[in-house]
Amino acid sequence: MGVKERRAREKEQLRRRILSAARELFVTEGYESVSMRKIADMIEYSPTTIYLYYKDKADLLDSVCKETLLHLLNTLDLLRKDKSDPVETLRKSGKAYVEFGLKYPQDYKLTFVVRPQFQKGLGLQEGSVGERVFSYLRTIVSECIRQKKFRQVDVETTGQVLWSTVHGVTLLLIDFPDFPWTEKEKLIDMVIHTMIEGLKP
Amino acid sequence: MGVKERRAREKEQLRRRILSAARELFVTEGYESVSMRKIADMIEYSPTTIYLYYKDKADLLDSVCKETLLHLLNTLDLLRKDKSDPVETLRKSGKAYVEFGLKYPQDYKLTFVVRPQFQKGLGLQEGSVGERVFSYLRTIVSECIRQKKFRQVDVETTGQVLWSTVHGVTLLLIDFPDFPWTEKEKLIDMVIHTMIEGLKP
DNA sequence: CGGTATACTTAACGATGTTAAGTTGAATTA
DNA sequence: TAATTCAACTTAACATCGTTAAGTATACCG
Repeated sequence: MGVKERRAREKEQLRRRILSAARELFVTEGYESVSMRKIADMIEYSPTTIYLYYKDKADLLDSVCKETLLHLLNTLDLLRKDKSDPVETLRKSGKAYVEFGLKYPQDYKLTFVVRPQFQKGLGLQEGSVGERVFSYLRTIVSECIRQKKFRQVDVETTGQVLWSTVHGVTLLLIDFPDFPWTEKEKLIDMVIHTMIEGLKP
Repeated sequence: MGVKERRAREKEQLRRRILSAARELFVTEGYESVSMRKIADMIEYSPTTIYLYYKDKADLLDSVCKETLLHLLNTLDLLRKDKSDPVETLRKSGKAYVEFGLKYPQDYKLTFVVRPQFQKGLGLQEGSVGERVFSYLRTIVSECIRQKKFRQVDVETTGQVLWSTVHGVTLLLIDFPDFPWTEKEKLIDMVIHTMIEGLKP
């Protein structure tokens, strides 16, 4: 009775094919410019087939973003190995965050700008990947304070401050590629460095 | 021969009526959700009339954003009166910037997120309103350095760092209204305060 | 073999941005 | 004043959009 299993596997395969087609198109052409028909063309199915696997276009976006968040989380988690200097970990994490955004600019925008618009009430609820990314940040900040590398600041607010910082520079660099930035590397480093300096005792 | 003038005035009036209808709809319903037909309905003209005044929908967006930038510039300029303490001016300006974004969240997103997407190569070119906003920032930073309130940092990069900072917190607060922020006021203050502290000698 | 559920498609609806081809009515000219 | 030109605006149409309802064909089950 392996028939059911095979069928289920095939369904899952198609589901993934749809998702990766959607991601590719969203990323190259932008969410709004991608039509269900284009996605369908790419996987060589009729447009309506997609609706058997995803509720609607926003649902597709949602799935793409969840993957992106997982990807980001994995990227950051690699940096946590070295537990010696939490400040250095924080600096490296910040840099990795921005670089992730610049490496996959469209994925980043989909996740942190486009998705919130289409999924109102997206609160990074407990257990979600987004919450896990943020709790990653919280852990490092706590450690910085515990080791007295930072002054006695509120962990929660500090985490939000740091997120703001990296989010801001990432989005500006993505959205205004023609702005006369001094130099990407220099700007990113200074943003992170300055904020960390401001948190020290 | 006041006929021509009256006609020109009437044309200008309609042009403005279109623009303000577009702004109102963009702001309340979002750029993508607003159709040319909706705008036309609101001003009680046929949809195609709009094309006699604006090249296309993106052009309409562009005009709306230019107004927003002017509005922001005016808001900030009011703060420059007091020239005694440039650091305090900077702090107040940062706060005013974020508050402007939160007061007109959709205008802010249209200008700093949506528009760059639709107007590729939007480089805040010389003389533009955007450039004027940024040069406002540059002036204050220069003064902070001259008075040795800041360490000897690069003015250009520092301006960009500060812009990143306020941009980041503004967008996060707009895009994730349901995130458990500690408290808006507290977060904004800390973001600005921390960055300024990091710039001091 | 007959029936049923599963996977997929065809056809359609109303709405979108935009263009081309009218239409109207007032200003200009003869 | 009558004919004509011209500006302002509208109607109609095109291709495309997300999405739903109805239909078809194929593989499974009794």
